[in-house]
Amino acid sequence: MNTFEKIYEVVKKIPKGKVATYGQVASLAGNKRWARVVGYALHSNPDPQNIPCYRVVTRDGKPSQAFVFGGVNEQINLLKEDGIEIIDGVVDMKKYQWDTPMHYSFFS
DNA sequence: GGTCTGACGAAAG
DNA sequence: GCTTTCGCCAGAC
Repeated sequence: MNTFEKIYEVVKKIPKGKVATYGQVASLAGNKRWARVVGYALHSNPDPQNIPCYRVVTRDGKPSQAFVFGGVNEQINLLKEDGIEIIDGVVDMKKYQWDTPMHYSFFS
């Protein structure tokens, strides 16, 4: 399993109603330093239907600037559909961040 | 086929 | 506490 596939597996496992940060996904995928790669992996996004990239946000709980794939509102709307509250385009990470232990890895 | 660059993030200065 | 640097991988040039 290559790096991208690991990342995709993690992203696909983000539960509904939760969001995860790039760094968190990277960490879960095996190495937190992959944050950048996570972003690029999502950029490739070979399987948008199974890869909810809108649930992946920066550590601030905001979608990245370059995220706009039709308007940031679209992502916000999708997140709200999951029951996630968006305040001024920012997710309340305390409430909605995927509560997975940072040390845990799907691919130990 | 080597180099540059990009949806990030954390540590160092 | 803000700015800079480095780490990581894949695709474009």
